[in-house]
Parts: sequence; C-alpha cells; structure tokens
Amino acid sequence: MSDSHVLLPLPLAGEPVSERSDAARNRAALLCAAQSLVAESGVESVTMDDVATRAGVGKGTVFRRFGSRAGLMVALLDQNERLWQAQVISGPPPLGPGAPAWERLEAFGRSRLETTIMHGDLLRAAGAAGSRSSPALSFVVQHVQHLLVQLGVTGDVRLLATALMAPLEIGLLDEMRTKGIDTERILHGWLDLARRIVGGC
Amino acid sequence: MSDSHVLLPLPLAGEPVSERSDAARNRAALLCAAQSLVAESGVESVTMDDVATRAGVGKGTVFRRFGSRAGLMVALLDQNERLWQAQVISGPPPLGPGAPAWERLEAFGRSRLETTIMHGDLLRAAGAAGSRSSPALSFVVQHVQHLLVQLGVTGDVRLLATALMAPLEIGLLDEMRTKGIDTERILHGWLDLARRIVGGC
DNA sequence: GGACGAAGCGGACTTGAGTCCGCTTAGTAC
DNA sequence: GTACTAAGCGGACTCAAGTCCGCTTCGTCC
Repeated sequence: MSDSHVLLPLPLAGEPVSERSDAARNRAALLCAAQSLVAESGVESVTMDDVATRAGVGKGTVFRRFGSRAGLMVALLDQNERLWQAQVISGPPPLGPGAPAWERLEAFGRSRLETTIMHGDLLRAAGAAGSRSSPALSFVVQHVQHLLVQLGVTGDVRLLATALMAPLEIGLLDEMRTKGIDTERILHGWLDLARRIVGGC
Repeated sequence: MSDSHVLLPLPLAGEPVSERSDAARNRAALLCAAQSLVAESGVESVTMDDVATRAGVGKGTVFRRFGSRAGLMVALLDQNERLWQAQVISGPPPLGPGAPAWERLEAFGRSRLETTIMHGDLLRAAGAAGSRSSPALSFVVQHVQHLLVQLGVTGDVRLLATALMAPLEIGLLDEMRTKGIDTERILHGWLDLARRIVGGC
C-alpha cells in the first residue's frame, strides 16, 4: 500500500469492457483521492462528497463508477488484495508455491488472519460486499480448495474450503477479539480446525 | 442487609436497571408497531419514523430505546430467538434433550439453518449486531460447545464451536445460495464438517 | 399533599448516502 | 473538418438515520 502509484485494473483477456478515456481518468483519480483521504483521517470519516471534491469531480461520478460507498471500499481493497494474491501465486514459500501443501495451508491461514485484521476498517466499511463476492476474493476459497485436494481431502471440498475460511471473517474476528481472545489463540484454533478437516496430520 | 427496604435501585455494574413505567410501555408499543410494520410491508421498507408514528411516540424515543435501526432489529430477532431457544432447552428430542449428542447436533444444525434463512431479512437488517453478540444468540455457541464436549471433543472447544457455527451465518448462506448451492447441499456440507470436527463417527 | 431531581419525551435539525436529469464530451463515421 | 450518439458528467435534490435540547412525567422523599 505504500506504493506511490495505483494498481490499475488489468484488462482481462477477451473482456470487451472498454472505458472511455475520461471515465478511466476519473476512476484513477477517485481511487487515488479515496486512498489518500483514508490514509489521512481513517475510513469512517471519509464521505463520498470528500472523495469527489478531492478528485475534482462531481458526486454523481463517484456513484457512477463504484455504485455505492461499499463499492468504493471494495475497489480499494481489491488493490491490496491483488498484491497479496501475487505473494500466494508467485511469492516465496511457504506462502507461495514450493512448500508441501500442509505448510502452505498453515502459512495461508496465518497470512490471511494478519491481512484481514490489518484491513479491518476497510473490510467493515465494505460490508458484506467486501468479505465476499469481490472478484479478487473468491480466489481465496479456490486456493484453499486446491490445497485441500492436494492434501487428499475428499467430499464436497468447495464447501469445506468455504467453511474453513468462514471463521476468519472480520466480523467474527472482531467479536472474538472483543471478548479478549488474542490473535495467537485464534490462529491455533484455526490450525486445529484445518487439521481436523484434513484428517490425521 | 435489609431485605424489606430496598429503596434505591442503585446502578449496579451493568445489571438490569428497572425501567420507568412509561418507558416500558413505549418499548412494548414500539416492538409491537415494528413487528406489524415488518409483517405488512417487509423489513426493508420500514423506517424509524414509520415505527415511531405507528407506536404514537416521537422518533427520539425509538432511538433512546434501541439505539439504532440495527438495534431495533436485534430486539425483534430476540423474540424469535427466545422461542427457538426454548425448543432446544426443553422441547422434544432430537433438538431438545433426551437424544444422543450426535443426533442433537445434527438436529441443531438443520434447525439453525432453517431458522437463519427464515429470518434472513431481519438478520441482514440487524447487521453485525444481529448475527452475533445479541444476548440471546451467544447461547448458540455455548450449546454447541456443550454438545461437542459430550461427544468427547478436546482442545479449544469454544473456538471449535464458533468455527462450526460460522458457515451458517446469513451472509455466507446468501452468497452460497446466490451461486446456486441449495439448502440440502449446504446442510450436507455442514454435517460433514461437524463429523470431521468430532472425529470418527 | 408538594417539592424535586432524574429519567424520559418529541420533533426540529443535521448529516451523508444515493438519485435524477439536462448538459457536455469522447469516439466514430463520413 | 462536421455530424452524430452513446457514454459520461455534475450538483441540486430526496430521503432516512441519528442527534440535540428544552419541556414533561414518574417516582420518591418529606
């Protein structure tokens, strides 16, 4: 996130969705404005008007681009998410490829937990749209599913992967931490759960 | 300690402070108004003004009682939740006591899934406050924890119970159902998860 | 009964999300 | 270049959540 440049949405192969140049410019300006405002004064206190003003566009344009406040937050999250994804896909082991599947799963859980807590404010502001169904985020379940298969898990692996990620949602984490359960214990609990799902190990 | 002359309801640390009679009357009227409005036109279209008007009180009173729209929804949910709780505590087996622990857990999951879907609108409107941390709702985790212990599960049982309930949250259910996964498959997946947590079986 | 303080009340007011629609501009066809 | 059109733009407007504060009522004490 400390990069000075903004990761622009990659033009996916075969997608005919072309934005007009002014629209693209505004999208970038809005993301940039939103990012700096969030950095300056926190997610909560940033309003859509603020973002529009900082970006030098009208309020309508913000909603045209991102649909809603939650949508804008999802877009901000997507940038972080892409960076994190890159680590999983091509970073060093054990998070990246090259380590045994179980070690990768362990690293995955730990990293996911840390990332979720780090971006807690953004995730909360993004609401249901943020923790799930963001294009970049369904990747998480898919990757876990992949690792589970490698570990020899059989059955409805997709559902098991979903279930394994569910306890790492920000809402649940918030609640647990409110109750005084610390991160280390949460991670331990999650690893235990993963072990039981994998069986043996 | 005189037991015949408790003159002042001293504000003891966070415990039920008795409500003034007008306040209690208004609370009841508001819940009743909210319930009927929800029944008539759906959760989404009910505004706080509507509820206040129907109950014949000012808007400020609604917020004084329930804090927020989400708080009001939680209060409505609590009524349903209490009924459901009664079934678990003293209803007929296998949901109620009297059946083997594993059968109770199965019945619990099925019933919870149905209940959550049935009250989906209300849960969504209650937001984070609704799916968790409602007083009546932490009961769920506690009961699952109890059953897991009976089934011989060892380790951080509280965390395992939380993890087992997490995939039954309305947000996740919504998402799965959007993707075309039907209730029966979700239940199967959940039972599989439970079986793995319990071990063997 | 009367006095009194705290709890409760109500509704005008503020704030911010999201909509609407007439105006502007990028991209294209000629 | 000019003409055309669909996409994009902006900011006034709407609507509902949540706040504020002067007024009212309850419950209690004498």
